[in-house]
Amino acid sequence: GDLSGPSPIPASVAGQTLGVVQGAKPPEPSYKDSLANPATQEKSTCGAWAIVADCSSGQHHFAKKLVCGKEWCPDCGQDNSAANKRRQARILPKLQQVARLGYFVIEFPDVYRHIGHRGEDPDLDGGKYVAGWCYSKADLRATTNTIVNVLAGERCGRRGRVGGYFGRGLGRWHWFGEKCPGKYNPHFNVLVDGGFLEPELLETIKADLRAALNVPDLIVHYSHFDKPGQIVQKARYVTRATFHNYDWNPYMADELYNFRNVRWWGSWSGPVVWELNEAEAEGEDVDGFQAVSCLQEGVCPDCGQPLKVLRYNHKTGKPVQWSRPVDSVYLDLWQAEEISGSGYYRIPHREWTGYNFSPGELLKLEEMEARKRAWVRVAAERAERERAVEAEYQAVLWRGLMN
DNA sequence: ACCTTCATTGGACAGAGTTG
DNA sequence: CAACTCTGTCCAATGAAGGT
Repeated sequence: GDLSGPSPIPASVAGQTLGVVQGAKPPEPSYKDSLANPATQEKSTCGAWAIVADCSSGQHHFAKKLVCGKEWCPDCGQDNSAANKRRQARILPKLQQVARLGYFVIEFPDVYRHIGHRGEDPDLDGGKYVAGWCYSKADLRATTNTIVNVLAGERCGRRGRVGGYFGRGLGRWHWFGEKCPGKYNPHFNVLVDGGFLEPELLETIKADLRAALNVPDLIVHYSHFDKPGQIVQKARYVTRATFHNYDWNPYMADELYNFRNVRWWGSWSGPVVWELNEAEAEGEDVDGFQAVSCLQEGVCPDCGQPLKVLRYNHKTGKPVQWSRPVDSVYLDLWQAEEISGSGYYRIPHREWTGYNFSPGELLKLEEMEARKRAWVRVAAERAERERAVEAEYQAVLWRGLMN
């Protein structure tokens, strides 16, 4: 056995010891709520906490800062913020499977935008909710379904979707436009696997969308791209935040709580048809996307091995690869290096005794170290005993042979 | 994170339609 | 009619995304 070999590593250390340190615990009762609840308007705790993982080789270590991802967060709402980069990294492995990308923008004219209010003063008709398109979480979900059912086809048991126009695609809502800041302007961006459309086919699709949604003047734009750089640009554009200010529409901001904005359909297990560096050659900044995508999929970006499983979820039995949250000051102590503004970090590999731990941790680590030393001593003594016995045996043997 | 919610997937089932 | 396919609905298992 390798008694002096590589030592415990950050994630295991984080899981076992960091959490017990006084003051390093996330603030109770619910730090998650302060992170994630959009109704929470206090100052952001984005980046204050991080989680840690190791790859199974034990040689590569990573951390990920926890961010709220709210569009109106001063940090997360920025273009190319960590939250935005993570969204891009999440869809790029899919987009790398399409050679020709179609891009729909489906926009609702003014008159449709504020129908179906579900807040304090709901839009009611004889006590019943007015059905709208894009002014409540429920309506947005229904509208998204309708659009996907047109573009992808209706779902039909094991035969998948039938009657659609595009085998796969993904969509994401934008809530506000560029031209009139603060004017609610919901439009659904759809990226589809498909390029040029014959004009009459495009008109058919538009007519289908207008009929399905019952919006005869629905605004539909279509364009298409085949250069990797253009596709990456679309990924960035579609994933960007538009709801920059909570006060633009507090009602709608609250409606969007727990709204799943990215919607996709079709199979995405196909081959990659273009590489990120091709997009880079066309001037796109793709730094870190590969690594972040890997980490999001639970794979080490440096050696391709899966991230180390720390334990299994009691209820679901699923493997847990990321540690519980630790204070982000540890990233500095570990001299972690951020992966291109993504909020993911590489932690240099180092013997753990070289880390700068607080007294409480050192105590814990020293205990572990003492146990290890004790084990080494016992093992060495046993080896020595066995060696002595063997030597004695040999000696007796030789004496017997000599005589 | 790790729990919850929601969409997707694909099997079971059944009535309608088709074929010989 | 029997056997088969087509089509639609229902449902459980799976998996992704967002937040107590």
